[in-house]
Amino acid sequence: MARPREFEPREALDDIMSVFWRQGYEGTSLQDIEAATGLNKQSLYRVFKDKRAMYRAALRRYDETEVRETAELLARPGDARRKFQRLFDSVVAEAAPGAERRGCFLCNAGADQAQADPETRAFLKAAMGRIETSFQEALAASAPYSRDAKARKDMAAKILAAYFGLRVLVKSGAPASMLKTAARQIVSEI
Amino acid sequence: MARPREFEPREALDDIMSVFWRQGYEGTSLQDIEAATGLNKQSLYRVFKDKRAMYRAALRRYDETEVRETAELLARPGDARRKFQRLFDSVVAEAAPGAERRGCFLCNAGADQAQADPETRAFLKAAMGRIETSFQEALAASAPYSRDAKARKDMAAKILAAYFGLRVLVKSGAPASMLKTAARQIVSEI
DNA sequence: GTAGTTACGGACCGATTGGTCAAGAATTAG
DNA sequence: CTAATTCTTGACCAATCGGTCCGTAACTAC
Repeated sequence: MARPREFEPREALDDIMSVFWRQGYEGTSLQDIEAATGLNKQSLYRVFKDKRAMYRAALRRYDETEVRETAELLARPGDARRKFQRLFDSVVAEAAPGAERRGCFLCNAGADQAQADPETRAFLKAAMGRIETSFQEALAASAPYSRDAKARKDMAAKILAAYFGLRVLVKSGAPASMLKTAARQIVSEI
Repeated sequence: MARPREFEPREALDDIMSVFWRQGYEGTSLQDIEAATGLNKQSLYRVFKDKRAMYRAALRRYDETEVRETAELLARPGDARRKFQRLFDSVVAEAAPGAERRGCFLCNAGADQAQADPETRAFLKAAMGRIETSFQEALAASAPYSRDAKARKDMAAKILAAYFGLRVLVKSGAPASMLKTAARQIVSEI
């Protein structure tokens, strides 16, 4: 055989995800990625075809980690309101003093790459659809949503819009007080 | 005096706004701006200090035109629900087949420049605050919001989150049916 | 040990980036 | 008319962009 690689591709991908998440596709240079991963281009290009492939992989990784974590948060015990209370608390917590306000990578990708890259747009559509589904499942923990599929669908769509809106507001610098108010309103209606 | 300039700065700014809106800050090159305006760099740089100044001016222009138009839509006659019905109809219309799905320039700017440029972040925070205020004013057209300032504030914050969320979902390619469902839910609760 | 294979680091590539300079054309004041 | 001013055009700049090549180091199989 041959010399084994000295880095863990998954760790590198986590670093790549982090930098694209913060800076967007065009706002991230290969130099930034080299710095974030501690690797040089050649090592990166052995794993990824090109910068676009790195970005898509980063989005998939976000889906596997952050989005999955969100789904798990919603799967924890409790009624529907309590589940979403936890979710929105975690969103508002991103706006605490000193927090990073990174927002949602999916939203960021929608804003800067959905038009430029059809494959990314398709992935985002699917990933957002999965979040919607996890919202519907969380609602199913309580009446009337447990029996009323239409009520579940309607409420999930509404919460989804509010959820992404809050995450954009967080990243855009909205005051924490307003975010809390909005979150409280949404949760109280579930 | 001297030779007068051959273009209208405001028209050029409209073109600049349009291209930054579609492509974001880093995704737009000076060449793109030259093509969009039909001007060359030197003419542009006589009006704007640099690319960053063009972007900030484009955001301000968006605030003066698109955001103002939104406020005017909300100021048209009717009760609060009817006002927001019009607003959300216009948002959902962006997702019709063949529509451009440009999303909201403020949201896009939040996603790709709020972290990179503190001045842009401050502007976004203020502009979003003005939208929130116009939402509160629209709510004041109906009871109980006309008399209950807290109800007005709470509802405006909630609608604001849903509004931005919908605009992100539009740009990200969400199905029109889901957007309609979400919009219907939000409006029906006003 | 040796041969074979693969990873690594850095030099290197043309293209494009944002931004500037210089020269000439167009305009007005007088 | 001339002088003064400022516009437009296109060449030009260094720096950076994404991406490739190649020599060498490091590893495994035998």
